[in-house]
Amino acid sequence: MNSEFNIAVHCLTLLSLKEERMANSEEIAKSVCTHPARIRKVLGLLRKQGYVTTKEGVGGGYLLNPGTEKVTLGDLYRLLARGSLKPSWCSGGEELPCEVASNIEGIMDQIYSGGEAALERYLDGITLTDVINQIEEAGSAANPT
Amino acid sequence: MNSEFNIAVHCLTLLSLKEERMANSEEIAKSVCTHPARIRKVLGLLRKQGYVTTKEGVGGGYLLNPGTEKVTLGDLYRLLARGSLKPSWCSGGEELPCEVASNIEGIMDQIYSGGEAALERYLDGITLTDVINQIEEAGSAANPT
DNA sequence: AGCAACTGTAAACCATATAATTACAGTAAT
DNA sequence: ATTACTGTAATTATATGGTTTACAGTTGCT
Repeated sequence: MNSEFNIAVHCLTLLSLKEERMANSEEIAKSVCTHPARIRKVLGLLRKQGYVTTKEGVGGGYLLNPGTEKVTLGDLYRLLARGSLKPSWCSGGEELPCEVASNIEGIMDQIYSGGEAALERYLDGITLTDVINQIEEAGSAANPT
Repeated sequence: MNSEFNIAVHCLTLLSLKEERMANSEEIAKSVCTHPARIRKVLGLLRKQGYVTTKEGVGGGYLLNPGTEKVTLGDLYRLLARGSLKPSWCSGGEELPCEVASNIEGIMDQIYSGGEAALERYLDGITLTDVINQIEEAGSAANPT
């Protein structure tokens, strides 16, 4: 699947773990390990969903909105990676003189949709809070008090 | 995901619907709408699993083995497209001095594995027979008796 | 007002992944 | 032997995805 889903989870987790709940695209890009422009693109979409607020200008950046921790990975999947199961190339073709060739596409489409539904149900069971908790656990295991 | 999974479903369905349960790579390639060499590659893998028998030489081709209709799409997924959920690019990195960056990869890995398990469970519920039946229904709807 | 530090967005560029094609050795029927 | 197949690897073409550049728009600061 699409890696923007991965980036979104990363960014939101990162913001949540900062005391200020805020960072700019350059700082986030360093953690995600990509270019700031890419972060701005993904966070632009998250802003449209109300998950973050952006502040332009000096001292600006991205601020995590309250309640965003309740968002599920399913929500993020649907926003950023929906449809990723179906390959860009598929077999057959409507116009071919073969019962299988002309009908397989519709049938496979249904199967991909069903698979996607199963995947979404699974991702709906995971919240950002869950991911954040796991990061904290992993961190405290590395530096036990 | 990988389109070889799609090709495998197509080929096996096609063979099953032929009276002789047999066809050569050129014929199959026309229906799938790809190059014969690609069909040979995929069917070579299916042969190793015992789903088809190949016959080389004149008059040769691929013969569907008895019982292959019981195979599930999950079986074919595992054989041809396992691991397709995780994107080739992922965020973060072990070495980065950031709690999120250094731990996210392992956590996302688990999530992708879980998603894949959910997907497999869904695909395990669909047999080749189901697909074959749907093709036949679609065909008879187009040409009612 | 003017500068500096940000975001928003699109375009150009580059790397990687995927499919098509070519090529040829091996095998079997006639 | 010849012909019609498969097996498989190498090559080429194309599509996708990520990086980078560029620049306009916004805001805080002096």
